[in-house]
Amino acid sequence: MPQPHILLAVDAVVLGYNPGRECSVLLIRRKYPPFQGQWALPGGFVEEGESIEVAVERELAEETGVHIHYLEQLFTFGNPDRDPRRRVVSIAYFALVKPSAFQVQAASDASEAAWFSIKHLPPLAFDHADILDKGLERVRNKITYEPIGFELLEEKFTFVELQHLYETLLDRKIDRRNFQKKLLSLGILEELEEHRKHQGSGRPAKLYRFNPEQYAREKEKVIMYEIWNMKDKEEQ
Amino acid sequence: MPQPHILLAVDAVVLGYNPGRECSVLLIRRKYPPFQGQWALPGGFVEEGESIEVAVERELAEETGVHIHYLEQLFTFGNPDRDPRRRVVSIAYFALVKPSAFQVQAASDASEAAWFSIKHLPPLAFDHADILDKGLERVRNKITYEPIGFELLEEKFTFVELQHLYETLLDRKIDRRNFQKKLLSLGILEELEEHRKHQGSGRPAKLYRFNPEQYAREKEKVIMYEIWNMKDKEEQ
DNA sequence: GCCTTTTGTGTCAAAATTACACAAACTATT
DNA sequence: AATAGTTTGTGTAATTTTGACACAAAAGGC
Repeated sequence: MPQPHILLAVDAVVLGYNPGRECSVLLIRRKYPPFQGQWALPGGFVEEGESIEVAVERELAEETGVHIHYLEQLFTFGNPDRDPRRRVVSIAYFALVKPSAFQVQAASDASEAAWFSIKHLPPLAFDHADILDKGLERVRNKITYEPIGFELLEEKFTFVELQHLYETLLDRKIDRRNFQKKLLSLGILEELEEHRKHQGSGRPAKLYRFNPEQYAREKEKVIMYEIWNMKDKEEQ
Repeated sequence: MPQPHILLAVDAVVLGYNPGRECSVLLIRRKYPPFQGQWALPGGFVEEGESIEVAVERELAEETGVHIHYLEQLFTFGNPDRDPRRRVVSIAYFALVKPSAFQVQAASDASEAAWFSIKHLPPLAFDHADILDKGLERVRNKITYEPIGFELLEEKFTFVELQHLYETLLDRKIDRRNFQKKLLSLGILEELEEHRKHQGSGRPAKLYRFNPEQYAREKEKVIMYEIWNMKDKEEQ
């Protein structure tokens, strides 16, 4: 007979980006023990009959009120003693939000919800630091081979914004010209007629938009291989 | 109050490769309802106090007796009605085994365990077809950027064997010379003095061995980026 | 108008990838 | 033992991709 007492929870690593600044993670302050008063990832228990994704969305709405633009299952954490009370297995997700989500209102379950720069994180409850690490690792990896960066920007953005996002996330400088060349060559960006004036002096920057349909088409055509990316070959 | 009645299970996509043939998946025939007599992925319920990885290993040992060489968490499937009896959330893993594992003895929970070519799969119980698809997708992706192929081969192997593994898994022809050049350039293979005579006529092939220590070293040095893999840049 | 700041863009060198062919080692056959 | 057939070992040139680098254009402040 299987376990009667394993509980199922979800937790979310919610990542946001404020153009010009660092990436941030959305945390909540715990209202109840254990770890009362400490910061933790938003999350909670899955309800009966509720699908897991719905559970994540519900908890995020309840605890933080942010509007999620991208949600992906991350990893399931099931160490028997990750919760001091009893056995809780947590399915972790990571979510990306647009800059407009930075106005957060705390709601029922959390006495507080706040954004923290990923460079200055407080101590976290449970094994949430591990979950967060895994989430950041995933984003950093994923952004190099799939266009999820756009989920962190407003619909229209400049190349400087996009590049800065990559630079902060990957923590390195990138050559402006090569970056632009590369991204344009992917054929998934739409060049708009509009420009955005820079705050202060400087030439106004063109605005671009990510085109999901073009991306879908390109994706079908080109299958990308990383290390072993040789073309098909018919031996003569 | 959280759910009292969600059960936690594990399932495993076990992949094997017999040099010269196609890749195979290890399935078991279900002894009890539901789906009695149908083929399914090996797996079972997590026991109390048991870590999830241990649960997978235990179930695989009990049901199939194969010796696992690589195990990685795949995805958690939690659709509320994936099990007709009651709510069961399953944490899926994928595992790789060496060719020597192809002698399988069925054990307690399964009336039968058998290998199936991934090209000729029987109908599967529950949502196991989805799980299997996800597992294959993961392997095909992963093999292009991490050296997990070696987990499917014996310790010593020839280049032809390695190449054939890639060709069947990725379902395309690869140029023999370029493949060899590329893999040697990674610096993770050890060239042995031994040769293996080909069955029938033909020049004997050199044997190689994967060197995990060299891989660990190379991995530290080179961080690979796929699409946006520009070098660091200091603007002048 | 002139200086400063920011964005837009092209070219050349280097590196990686791809296409491609012939020699060497063994077996089987005669 | 010579020959034909099979399989593995290996190099080079063409192409493509990446990386380094500099100057022109558009705006604001003075």
